[in-house]
Amino acid sequence: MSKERKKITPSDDHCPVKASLNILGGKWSLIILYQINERVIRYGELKRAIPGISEKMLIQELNNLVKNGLVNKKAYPEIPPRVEYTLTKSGYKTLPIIEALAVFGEENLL
Amino acid sequence: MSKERKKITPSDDHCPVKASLNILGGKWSLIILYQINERVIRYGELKRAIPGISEKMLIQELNNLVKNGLVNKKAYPEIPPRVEYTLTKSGYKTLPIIEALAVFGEENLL
DNA sequence: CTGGATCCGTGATGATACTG
DNA sequence: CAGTATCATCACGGATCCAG
Repeated sequence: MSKERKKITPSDDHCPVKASLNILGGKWSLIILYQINERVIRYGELKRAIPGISEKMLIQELNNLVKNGLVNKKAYPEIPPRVEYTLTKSGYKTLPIIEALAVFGEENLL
Repeated sequence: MSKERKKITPSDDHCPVKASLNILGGKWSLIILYQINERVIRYGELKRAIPGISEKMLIQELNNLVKNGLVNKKAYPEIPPRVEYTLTKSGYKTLPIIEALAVFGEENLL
């Protein structure tokens, strides 16, 4: 437990860019947010939607995102289990970042 | 040499977000671009402007950015040496990404 | 189906000394 | 001043097994 993601340099304090990067800077965070986007999506779907990600990373990043209030997790006490993920209000605020990344990628890399 | 940054998953192909992340996803790339911004800045200034970065990472990331056409490097054959870095036209296109990150950080993390 | 836990390799990052 | 080289480290991320 408490496998926090933050360690980074001693002074990420006053720089909002760094602060954001601390949460969104991983290899998968933004991709996951990008895939969830405006929909209600289940764990299995998400996994299929992101080729190449391992279950561990998917769960780990999802937990981080939930912990940071960007993603909402709703588990139904059923058999078999069903868990749905959606973006929170804060999570939606990351979409401009992702869109900017997408625009940049299309203009310069494809 | 040829210390490419790309490896990532086998299919970063069609996803512009991933493609961008391949170049900008490092720990320092966006911070560096953020600091260069609209100015003409020298190596030493840049180093001072980014507390916590090691010389190795600064040079390495700068080289990557130059290689990817986001940063322009101009070296003057003087003693002592003087090297100036500026954003290229493509580099400027990353500023919206950074601004989005800054906005998000200010709204949600500070 | 969801997802927690552990083991482990590798790349990414850091500190420092050195060179032109 | 700018950049390189080397070495040590550690977190990231992947595989696999286990559990509700």
